[in-house]
Amino acid sequence: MSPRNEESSGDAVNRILEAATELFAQHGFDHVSMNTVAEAARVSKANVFHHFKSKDELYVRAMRQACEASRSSLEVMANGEGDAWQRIRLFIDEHLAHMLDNTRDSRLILREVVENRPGAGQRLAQEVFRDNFNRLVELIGQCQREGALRADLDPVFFSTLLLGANVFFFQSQEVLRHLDGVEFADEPGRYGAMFVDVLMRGAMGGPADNEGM
Amino acid sequence: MSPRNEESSGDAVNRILEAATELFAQHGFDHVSMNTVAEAARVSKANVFHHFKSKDELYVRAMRQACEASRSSLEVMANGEGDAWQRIRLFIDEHLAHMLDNTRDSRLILREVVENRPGAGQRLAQEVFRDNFNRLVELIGQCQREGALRADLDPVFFSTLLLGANVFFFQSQEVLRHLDGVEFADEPGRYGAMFVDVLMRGAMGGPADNEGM
DNA sequence: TTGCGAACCGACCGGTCGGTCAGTATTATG
DNA sequence: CATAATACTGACCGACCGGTCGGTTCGCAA
Repeated sequence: MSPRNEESSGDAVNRILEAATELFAQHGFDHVSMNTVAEAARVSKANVFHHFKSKDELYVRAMRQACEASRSSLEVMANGEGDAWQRIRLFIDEHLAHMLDNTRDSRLILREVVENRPGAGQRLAQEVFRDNFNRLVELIGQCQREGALRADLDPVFFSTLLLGANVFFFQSQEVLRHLDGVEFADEPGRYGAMFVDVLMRGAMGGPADNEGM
Repeated sequence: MSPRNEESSGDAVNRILEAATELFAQHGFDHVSMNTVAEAARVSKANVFHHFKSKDELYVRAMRQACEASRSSLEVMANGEGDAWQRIRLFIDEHLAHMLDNTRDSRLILREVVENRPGAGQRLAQEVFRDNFNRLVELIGQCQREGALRADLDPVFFSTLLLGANVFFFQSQEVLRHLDGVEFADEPGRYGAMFVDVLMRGAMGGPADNEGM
């Protein structure tokens, strides 16, 4: 059942998978026909169905690949030196850079989030986000124990906010470009620096002392 | 050319438009057939094409309607009393509440953002977001002039961050629900309070004094 | 050499899609 | 009433979709 020779047969499978990932990420599931995938992979459509029993299976495989690539790419992140504070900064910077460098996989995953098909949320949460999310939560917890961040802040919430700001920037770049006065739309570095700065300040120091509410 | 009587003809047109908006928001452009729209509007498919010359026109009209509803609904926001600080809080709270109350229109618009088809970003920016965005920028500027927010903060950037946190929460609710320790996924009020708190703290007070970088 | 399964292909199928058309019902106006 | 414009319909079209089928080629093992 498993392919005998990795050169010829595995080659086609990989070409199909690569083409499918690229096309799905670029145009979305519904705008990509199996014929298009076949042509892009320089293979007959029937052969695509020989290796993947349905369009859905092909899509799931492409998703899974993108997820794994995304996860393993981020795995080496923020294991460097420095205090927890600096490591958070680094983590966020690298996370945004990763999304912008791997627009293909990121778009594919993001599409799945917005599409909101039943069960997808849970699967994505478990297979893609959980690890990085938990690592960031842990980092933030360390920060709190070191006293760099206020203790009454929910690390889970703060982690959400940090990652959310990145995701939002990534997905809204095109809209941001056309809003008045947005000069950082094409400068992810500046954006990242600014938002980490604001969020970190907000997470620092003593108890709340803001007036009202 | 314009319809003579608003009761009979306008009725069908409105029914079509309503059905289309609902269906497009729920299932996305590609998963909604003109037949389905026609059935939902209790009208023949040919009649849909009589009033809307193509599926694209119907979609654009539905989008435009959703945009206008969204804009006008938020227009009355944050014109209340209180200092600029409180008005920002109110603005953000109402913005999130609005999205959660009008999931139909919000999803439709969000879909368009992620879909990323050429020209859509600019159109959305101008027709949907510009007004609210600029109003928030203005509010923040006021806050700065009142001394409640530090002056070296880019109001455009801060506005982006505030709205982005809302949008991210709205779109990621389903994923958040399945991440460990996320207890605020179904409590938008608590989420809003927390994130406004963090962001406001981060935007308060004097010049930057954080170590490193 | 033969046999066999996997890789591969062209042709095809049922079904759905967006869109059209010829014709009918309805309504306002002269 | 006649008439003209509009609202509306069922039947239909060509294109394309995901998926199948019969058959051919290829590589390896007996």
